[in-house]
Amino acid sequence: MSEKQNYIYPEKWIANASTGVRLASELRIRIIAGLIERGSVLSENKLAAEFEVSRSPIREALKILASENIIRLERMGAVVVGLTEKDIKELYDVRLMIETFVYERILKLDTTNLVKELSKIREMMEVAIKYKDADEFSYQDVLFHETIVRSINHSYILLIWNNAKPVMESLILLSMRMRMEEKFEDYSRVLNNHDVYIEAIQSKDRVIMIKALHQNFEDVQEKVEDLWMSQQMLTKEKEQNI
Amino acid sequence: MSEKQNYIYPEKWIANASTGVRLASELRIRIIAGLIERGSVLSENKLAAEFEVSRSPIREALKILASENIIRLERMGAVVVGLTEKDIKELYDVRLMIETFVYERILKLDTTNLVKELSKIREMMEVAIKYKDADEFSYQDVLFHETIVRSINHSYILLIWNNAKPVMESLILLSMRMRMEEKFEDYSRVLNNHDVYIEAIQSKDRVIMIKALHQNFEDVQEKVEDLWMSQQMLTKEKEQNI
DNA sequence: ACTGACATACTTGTATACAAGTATAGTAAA
DNA sequence: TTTACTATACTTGTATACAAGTATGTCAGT
Repeated sequence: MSEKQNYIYPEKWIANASTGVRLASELRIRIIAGLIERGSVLSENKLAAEFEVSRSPIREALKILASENIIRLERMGAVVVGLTEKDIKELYDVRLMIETFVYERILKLDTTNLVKELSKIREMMEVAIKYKDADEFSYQDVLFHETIVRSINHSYILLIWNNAKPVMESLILLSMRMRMEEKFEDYSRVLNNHDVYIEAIQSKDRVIMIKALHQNFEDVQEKVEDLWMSQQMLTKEKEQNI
Repeated sequence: MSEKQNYIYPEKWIANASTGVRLASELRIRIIAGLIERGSVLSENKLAAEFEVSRSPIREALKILASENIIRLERMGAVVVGLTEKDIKELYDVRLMIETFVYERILKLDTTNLVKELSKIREMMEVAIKYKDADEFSYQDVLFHETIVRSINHSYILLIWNNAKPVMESLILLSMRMRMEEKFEDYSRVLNNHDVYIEAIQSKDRVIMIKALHQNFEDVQEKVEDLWMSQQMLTKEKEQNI
């Protein structure tokens, strides 16, 4: 297990972060991608040896993952909980809840700057597609929604967002990398969804917002299916290797 | 600053927890009570010396508080953010959001056991009043709401609850301790509010639930006012001492 | 008086050391 | 064969050590 590590989380997203945070990101996405199996037990010492760091940053990483319910810290080792299909649906329950709340607040605000910013991000996404950069696209996708959440200046809503964000980010990233290869045409549909968001915010029309949330949710359903496909694939590969 | 520590967080609530978690609880309630001032800077070394532990559990505690937005970890020290009145209102926005979501789910479930459990907790609260035990009352109060949240078996809603819980717990505890001395008659009103909750869950009548949430919210408003009073008092005391 | 360099005393992040507790395998006895 | 015990090799939690970076105050030079 002490072979050279192949990192799958984009390094430039965590360039300035501490080792602990970097490790958490990497472990998180591996668990979500199914590379680290549900039910397996992680030991601080083994992880420290694998990643060639001391236990201090490993402990930090495990605490972070435990606070996201991705692992469960027990007396003898950290049990990998991972994400079930139910978990992912519930994550999006929360996201829907947040975005609905946020939208109600947005209705009372001047949205000129917000719309401008979202349009910029939307164009960034377009560029990312042009250059077939799944990571960059995912980054802008998450940033788009985060920008909306931040716009209402609500500390606790932002806290919830920040709590759910890492898992969501990993889900989107994995899904987008996959679509880049197999379902590239999906990208324009995702882009279109974001247009609907912008329209809803600009017009302050609840009906359009509901449409945006609805479309987003449908897209999510597919994301989830993608993910399970990918997990099954990974599992099959592993079985074949054995 | 290295005098013997007077702990204000109930020790038996954290008897089995690690030093880091215990320290987080104590620091949290001190910050919320205003004993540690907003804007002041906490250093790991100084805290370690004050509490006579090493930096390891201190670091753990600071990470926890940072994840609750109570402090802000910067390069040179942890800045105490504390809670503004706005923060507390926003906290209860979130609580209202969660409980509304939960209630919609509860409507679809068999609530026999839940009602039984809530009734039990309600009686415990009554006993706590009888023995003028503000801490026990607060504990049961938080447990009451947590029991409702847990009943729908929703991992991410529970995650949000767990994130907001420590701050809420501290707020309730401080408020109840104060009322025990000065506004004891409030206890029966709080108890009555919980009856409305039980009734709403038993009858599955949205109107009653809205009433319960509404009453709770009004009570919260008073809690917040209490807290600011207590903070002002503390500040005045300090000024007089100087 | 004012500015810039530098020593110093802080800060955090990471590595390592030690202590206390727990699961496990293997062995001895019934 | 089964059961009880014990040695052992793990586990985490906490303390300490070290490294690298940052704010601050002093002092020299202008």
